[in-house]
Order: sequence, then structure tokens, then C-alpha cells
Amino acid sequence: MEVNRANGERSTWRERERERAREAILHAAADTFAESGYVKTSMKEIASHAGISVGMLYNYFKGKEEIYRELIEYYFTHLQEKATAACNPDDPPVDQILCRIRSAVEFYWENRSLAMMYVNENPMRLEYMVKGWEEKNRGVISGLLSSAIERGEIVDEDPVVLAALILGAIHRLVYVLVKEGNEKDLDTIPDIIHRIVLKPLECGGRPSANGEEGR
Amino acid sequence: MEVNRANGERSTWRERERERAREAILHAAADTFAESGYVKTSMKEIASHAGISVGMLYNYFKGKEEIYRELIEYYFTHLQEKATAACNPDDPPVDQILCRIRSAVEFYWENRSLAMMYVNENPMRLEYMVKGWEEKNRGVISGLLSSAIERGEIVDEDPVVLAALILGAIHRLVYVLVKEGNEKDLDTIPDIIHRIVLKPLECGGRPSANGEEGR
Amino acid sequence: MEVNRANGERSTWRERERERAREAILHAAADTFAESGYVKTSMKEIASHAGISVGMLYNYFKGKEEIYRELIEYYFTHLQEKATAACNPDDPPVDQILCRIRSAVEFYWENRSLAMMYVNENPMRLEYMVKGWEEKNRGVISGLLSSAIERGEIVDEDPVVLAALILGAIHRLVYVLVKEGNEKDLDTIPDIIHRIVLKPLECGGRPSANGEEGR
Amino acid sequence: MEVNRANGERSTWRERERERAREAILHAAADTFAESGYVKTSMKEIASHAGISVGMLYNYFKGKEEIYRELIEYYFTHLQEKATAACNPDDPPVDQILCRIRSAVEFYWENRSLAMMYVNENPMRLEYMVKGWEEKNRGVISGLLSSAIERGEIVDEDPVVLAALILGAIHRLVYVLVKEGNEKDLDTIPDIIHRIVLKPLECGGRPSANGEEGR
DNA sequence: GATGAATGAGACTTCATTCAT
DNA sequence: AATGAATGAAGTCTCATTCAT
Repeated sequence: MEVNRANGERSTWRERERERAREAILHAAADTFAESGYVKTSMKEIASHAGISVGMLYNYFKGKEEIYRELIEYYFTHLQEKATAACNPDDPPVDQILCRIRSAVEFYWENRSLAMMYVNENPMRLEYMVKGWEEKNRGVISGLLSSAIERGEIVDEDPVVLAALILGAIHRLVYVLVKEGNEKDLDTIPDIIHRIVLKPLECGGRPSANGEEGR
Repeated sequence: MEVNRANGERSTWRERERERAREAILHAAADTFAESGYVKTSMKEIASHAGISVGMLYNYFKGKEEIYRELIEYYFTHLQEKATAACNPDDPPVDQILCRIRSAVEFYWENRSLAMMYVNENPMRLEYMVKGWEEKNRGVISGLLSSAIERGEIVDEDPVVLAALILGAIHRLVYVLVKEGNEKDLDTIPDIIHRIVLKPLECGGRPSANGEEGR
Repeated sequence: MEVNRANGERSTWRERERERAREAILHAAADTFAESGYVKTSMKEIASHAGISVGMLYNYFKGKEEIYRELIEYYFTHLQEKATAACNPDDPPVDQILCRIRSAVEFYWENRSLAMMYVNENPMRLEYMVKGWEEKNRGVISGLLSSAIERGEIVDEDPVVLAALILGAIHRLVYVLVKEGNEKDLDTIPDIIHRIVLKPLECGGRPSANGEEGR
Repeated sequence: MEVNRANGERSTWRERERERAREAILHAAADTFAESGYVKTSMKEIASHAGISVGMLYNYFKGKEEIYRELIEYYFTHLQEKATAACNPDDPPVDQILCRIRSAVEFYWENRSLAMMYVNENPMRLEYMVKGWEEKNRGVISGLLSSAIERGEIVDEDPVVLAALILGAIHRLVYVLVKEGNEKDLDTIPDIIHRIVLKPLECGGRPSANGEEGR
């Protein structure tokens, strides 16, 4: 049993080491993919950025595609986690949406390589690599929009369409700001979305921005 | 002289034939690129879609890049031409924007392969292929927004940011609708943008020319 | 018989026309080969320089190799013809050699494309195309040198070696002069060879230019 | 530290291995180029001569051109080094020239593939690959000839022309001897040049240091 | 005769993946 | 565990030659 425990512990230690190594590789890979895109990034480059040999990559990952897929999954998973942790599910849905956008933008800022990887990549490849991410992503926002509509807080528009519109707008704003080197303005995005898209949707109770309050 | 005329005619015929063949190849290529993206599309595939041999492609185009660039340039050129032809520069700027969006959506509908090529592609590649397309594209819309702001017709927001937001929203809506097979709903996009983004921006006094009610 | 003669004449006319066309092609091809070398010259280029279609080339020649071979053969044939016509076989051999060199240099001047083709080309290709040209070429000179030696007019050196030496020297001088754009100095080559190589070889009878002793 | 040393040694060993492999490839390539010339030599052939796969060539060299250029540069560099090492710069210039020729011929003998590569190649390609090699090569000899003329040791001829003549003669003699399989006679070349070209140029008074009699 | 569109073999090159050490 | 040498398939492009018109 002690032996077993010893084995167990060693195995646990091994696993931790392995996990640590995998994450180091993933970080290196994210930088490389962000810079050059999936296709133009070679395994040699990733290995070199990670400071290990090409052969070693295959010890930790099945291949290039697995590395990429894990990065994208890591990206979406942590994006959701962060937003879920930050936002209170008892708040009004619109506030939750804003909170999630704020979380997302913070996350972009903290993980610029990942964000660039996502923002610069061929949407078809993303879809191919992580089936259904798009719908999942939109699903949360459109769910919140649905509640908001049901509760009569915003006007009755198709929530799926609204979600696509909002996410598309954010995506492009991120892309433009980063491409033009204005990364520091990323944090203005939540306000922009709020002012221009969400506020005007609100029904009477909370008066629209175009009313007496403006901004 | 008759000989000359004959030569002239033959040469014209040759040129017409050549142009016809080039366009056939471009069509085939657009389909293939739309399906698989630039990188995963091989010259063999293009040739096979076009019903000719690989070597023949090089009689008409310098290489893969030229085919792609010509498609993208055709896309942007005709998109702008169509919008410019359809919209009256004396109309209020907001109406012109809506008109341009309507033209664009019609154009997407009529050139679905081209549109998919654009919507599915890696933004970095588009930028690499046609330098500055993004700014040019945004420039027209942000210019009209600037006028609208100057004329006091819409609230004072950064027109560049607004343009990015609008274009990002449209881009994503096109992507989502096409990916989910709802291409027939493409023509709802102009109304959506109008209702959700542009109308609320209008300053109280002046109702938009497009539909007295708005809703 | 008249019919026959008519046929004969027509055939003769056709043949003359064909010969004329072939020579036009050969001229165009010589220019192209001289500029770019055998490998980098394409049939398209030759056709374009000759003002005809690619297909037409194959009406007159079996292929690229045949064109090249005929040019080289034309070159050597006419070089020899010119020299033979100009030089008196009853003159002393050394004078004949000088006379041949003078003829050759004149020929280079008059057929610069051909000469460049020859001077710039891979010797292996030349040898491959026209087997034995090297020996034939050297043969004439070494034959004359042999006679000169037999007649005691020049010192007793291996005539084959001497011929190679002389021809190599001329070849390089042509190459250098043309490459540096001093084509006009080509005609100094015979004197140089005379002064530096042939004269010193002469035995006492005709005293060398280098002082009374010769060697 | 032991680890470091181990790493250091392994790394050194790797580098040595790499260097060894590169040289093996270069040797194989020299043979192949010498046999078929640059253009007709395919990477497949080189790989096959070297006993490795085609892809492997690209681990060691950027491409075909790099292999070729490295060979040619090796050739010229070592030719010059050998000559410089062998010849005493305080000797009379004419003796130095002869010494350099002797070194060169020895070098040809020791590196027959390289020499054939050079002797058989299209001069235009050589020039394209190693810009200015012709002038550099001629420069050394013509410089020595200039000194000899200034010192009144040889008659006053254009040293550039003389150098071209000498080098052309050597080049052709090497070509002829090797082509006819008389490689063993390569070492007669320095004497030939001495006897036929250099000696007669000497001004009466001063006998050459190389052999009091001439031959 | 005359054309040039069309073919297809073959060249160079890249790179994900494997495997002996 | 760790390395990087090695492979080989696949991709882009060129061009001599053929052939329907």
C-alpha cells in the first residue's frame, strides 16, 4: 500500500510535471500561431519557441492539430470560466452581458496571443478544429438576451441575431484596435457596446440613452 | 486590308476567348477557395473544378496568388461600384449607409462564393493579399458617419469605431446566416442594422427617411 | 515532263521558302540562346523572337535540340569555310594559322550572337550536341603546326597541346572582351596571339621580335 | 558542470556530425555537377549519390543553389589559399606566377570533381553564382605581371590581356587533358605555360630563376 | 500552312511525423 | 526521457511537345 501510495505519488508528481510541460508548450505555440497563423507555423518553430526538440512535442501532443485544438479549447474554456466567476447570475441579464463582455475584454488583454490567434484565424479552421464553439459562445449571450426580453427589459428582437451582432461587433473592434496598435483601448469596448447597442434596446423602465440621461 | 481585318477579328476573338477562359477559371477558383480556404486549396483542385489541366492555369495566371488576388480585387471593386451606383450622394448620410448595406447584401447574394471566400478567410491573409482593404472599406462608412454627425443627424460617437462596429456586425451576421444555411435571410440584415444600430443613434428631432415608423 | 518540271520547280520554290524560314528562325534562336543560354531559353521565346507561333517551330525543326545543333553546326561550318576561303594553302603554315585566326575573329564580329552562344555555353553541352567539334577544330590548327614543325619553322612542341593553348587563349580573350563591352577590340586578338605565342616559337630563320635571340 | 560538459560535448559532436554530413553531401554533389552540369543535375540525383533522401538535402542546405555556390566558393577559396601558402611573395613575380600555376594544377588533381565542375560549366552561370570571380582570379595574375613589367623583367604587354591569355590557355589544357582521359598529364601544364608563354616574354638580360636553360 | 491552347512529366521545395540512438 | 536526423508525400510551378481548329 505504501508502495502503491509511493507509486501513486510519483505518478501524481509525474503528471504534474507533464502538465507543466504541456502548458509551457501551449504558451509557446500560442505566440507562434498568433504571429503566423496555423498553416505557416511549423512544428520546428513551436519546438524552438518552447526550447525543446521537435520529437519532444510528440511526447506531449499527438500532433500539430492537437496543440491547436487544445489552445482553442483552453481559450474558450477559460473565457467562460472567467465570465462565470465574475458575473452574478442574479443580476439583470443585461448587466450580466455587460459583465461578461468586460470579463472577455480583460481576458483578451491578459492573453493577447490567444486572442490574436482567434481573431486572426480563418473562421473555417476554428470551426473545423473546435466544432460548435461559435454556437456555444453565442448561446450564452443569446440566452441572457432571451431572459431580458421575457422580463420586458429590452425590446423584442431575435436574441440569436442580436448575439451575433454584438459578438461580431466586438470581434471586429478587437481586431481593429490591435491591428492599429491601440491595444490599450481594448477596455473601451464594453462601454461602446453598452452605449451603442445595449442601452438603446432597453424598454421604458430604464430610459434609453437617447433620452434625457444621455451619457 | 481584308487580311488585316481578318487578323484584327481573329485577334479580338482570341482575346475574348482568353478572357472567357480566365473568367471560367476564376469562377471555379472562387468555389474552391470558398469551400476550403486559400491554403488548403491546391492548384490541382482548381484545375479539376475548372475542367482543365494544372499546367493550363499557368497560361492564364502567374500563380495561385494571382488568382486569389484577382478574385479579392474583383470582389472589393464590384462591391464598391454597385454601392456607388445604387446610392444617391445627395441623400442624407444615414440613408446612404443603409443603401450601401443593401447593395452589399445583394452583392453577397449574387456572388455567394466570393462572399464566402471573404467571410471565411484569415483576415491576415486578406490584408496580405490586398493591402489596406480594411481601411478603405471602413473609410467610406466612417466618412458618411462623420457627415451625419457634423449635420447633427446622429449622436457624436467616434465614426471609425462606429464603422468597425457596423461592419463587424454585418460580417458576422452574413457568416452565421450562411453557415446555418439561412442564406435567404441575408436580406434582413440591412433592416437589422438599421433598427438596432443606426436608428437609435439618430438625434431626437429628425426621423429617418427610411420608413416613417421605425417601430 | 512539263508537269514534272512544274512540280519540280514548285517544289524547288517551296524548298527555298522553307530554307529561308528556317534561317530566319535560326537567327532569332541564336540571339535568344546567346542571351540566356540553352536551358533558360524556351521555345516560346524563340518563336516570339522569330515572329511565329510555337507550333510553327515544329514544322521546321524536330525540337529545341535540333535548332541548337544546327546553329552550332552552322557556326563551325561557316567558320571553317570562311577561313579556308581566306587563307592560301601554299603560304607557310604559321601565316595560315594567323590568317585563320583573323578570319575567325572577323567571323565572331559578324556573327556576334553565334559567337556568344558558343563562348557562353557549357562546354559539355556543346560537346554533347556536336560530337567531336573540339577535335575537328583543334585538328586544323594542330595540323598546320605539325607542318610548321616539320618544315623547321617553329620549335618542336606537341602540336596538339599548342593548338589547345592557342584556342583556349583566343576563347578567353573573346569572352573577356565581350563581357566587358570591348567588342571593338576583338580585332586586336590576332596580333596578340602572334606577338605573344606564335612569333616566339619561330626558329632562327625568321628572327623573333624579342631581340635577336628568340629564346 | 558535468552535465554542462556533457551537453557541450554532445553539442560539439552534433556539430561535427552535421559538418561531416554536409561535406559528404558536397562531395556527392560535386561529382554529380561535374558529370551533368548544374541544370541537368536534379536534387534527386544528388540525394541518391549521397545515399540520403531528397528531403534531407534541405536539412543541410537552403537549396540547390546554395550547394552549388558553396562548392564554387570552396573551390576558389582553397585554390587561392593553396597558391598563397605555396608561393613566396618575395620571389620574382614571374616565379610566383609559375608557382601559382603549379599549385592550381595540383589542386585540380586533388579535386578533380570540383575542377571538372568549373571547367565544364557555363561561364554565365559561374558569373551569376559568384559575382566577380573572373576578375578576382585574373586580378592576382595580372598584378604579378604588372610588377614584372615595372621591374623590367618581361616585355611591356597589357597585363590584363596577358593574364586572360594565360588563364584561358590553362583552362583549355585542363579541359582537353581531362576529357581525353590524360589527367595524369595535368602536371605538365605549368612547364608548357612557362616554356611557351612566360619564358619568351622575358627581357634578354635576366634569366629566369626556374631552370637556367629553359628546357 | 499556321496557331496557340492544352497536356503532363518532372523540377524544386516544405514539413508533419517517425524512430534509432 | 530526449533528440534531431530522416523520410516521403504533397504542393507549386515550368516547359517541350502535341494537336484540334
